[in-house]
Amino acid sequence: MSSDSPADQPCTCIALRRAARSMTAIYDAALRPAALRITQFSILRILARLGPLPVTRLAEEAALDRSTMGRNLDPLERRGLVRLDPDPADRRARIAALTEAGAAAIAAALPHWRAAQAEIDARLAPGALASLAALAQHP
Amino acid sequence: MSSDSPADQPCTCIALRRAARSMTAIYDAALRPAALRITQFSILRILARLGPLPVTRLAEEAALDRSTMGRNLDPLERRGLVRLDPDPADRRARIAALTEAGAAAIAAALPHWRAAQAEIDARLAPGALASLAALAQHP
DNA sequence: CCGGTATGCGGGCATATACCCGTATCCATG
DNA sequence: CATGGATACGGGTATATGCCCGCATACCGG
Repeated sequence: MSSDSPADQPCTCIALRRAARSMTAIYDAALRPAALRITQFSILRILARLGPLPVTRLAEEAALDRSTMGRNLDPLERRGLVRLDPDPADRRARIAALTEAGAAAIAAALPHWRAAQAEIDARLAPGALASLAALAQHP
Repeated sequence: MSSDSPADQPCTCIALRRAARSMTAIYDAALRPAALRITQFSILRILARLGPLPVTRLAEEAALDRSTMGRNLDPLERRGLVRLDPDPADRRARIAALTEAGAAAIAAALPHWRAAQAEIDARLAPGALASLAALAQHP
C-alpha cells in the first residue's frame, strides 16, 4: 500500500494541533511553580483585565464554547481562585469574579509566564502568529 | 482594576491554542460527510502510510502520549476501522492495523480533507507553519 | 537459569473541548 | 398582562490530552 499516495502530504491542522500541544506543555511546565495551567491562567487574566463577567461573556472573550468555559471554571472555583455569584439583574446568569486568591495566583504566575513568553516569542517567526490569528477570525 | 498592567499582553500559547481549535473545527466540519474527525483521520493516515504498528510506535509517530493514542484508538476499533491484534513476537504489545473499512474511510474522507487543506493553505502565510513545527521539535 | 531492570499497556484521575437538550428566566409584543 | 421567542445555564455524552501507577512480559548479566 501507499508508497507515495497523495494522502502522504502533511496535514496543516495536525501540524498546528501538534504545535499547540507542544506549546501547551512548555507553558504548563513554566507555570507549574504557580500551580496553574496556561488555560487556567488565561481565564484568570481575562477576569483581571475585564472585571467580573457572566459565563457566556467570558466564553466569548476566550473564544470557547460556553459549556467548556463553565467546566473550566470548576477547578478554579474549587480552589477559590474564582467566585461564581448569581447576577442580581438576571437570575439566569452567574457572574465569574476573581477572588483575592485568584489575583495572588496571577501575580505568582506572571514572572513564569513572562519567561515562557519571552523564550517562545524569540524563537518564533514574527508573522507566524498573526497569520494564524487572522485565520481564526474567519472560520 | 488593571487599566494597563503588563498582564494585558497577548499570550502566544493561548493564541496558538485558539487557532488550533478554530482549525480543528474547520477540518472536522469538512470531514463530517465521511464521519471522521481530523484526529481520527490522521491516525488512519499514519497506519495507511506505515502499515501496522504497535501502539507505542503509533503514538511516537503522532507525537502523542501513549495512553492518549490508546484511547484515541478506541472509537476507531469500535467502528471497525482499525484492528488491534496481539503481537506474536511480543506478548505485551498490541499491533494497530487498518481494516478494509478503515482504508475505505480514508478514501471517502480524502477529497474533503484535500478541500479543507487547499482552502487553509491558501490563506496561510508560507513560513508560519514551519516556524511552529520547528518549535515543536525542541520543547 | 535467575534475578534485576527495562518496556508495552491498561486503568485511574484530572483537565480541555464541543454538541445537544432541557429548564429557568427574560423580554417584546399583542 | 399573557404569551411566544430568545437567552443563560446545567447536565449528558463523546472525544482529546497527559500524568502516574501497577501488571505482565521481555531482555540482559552473571
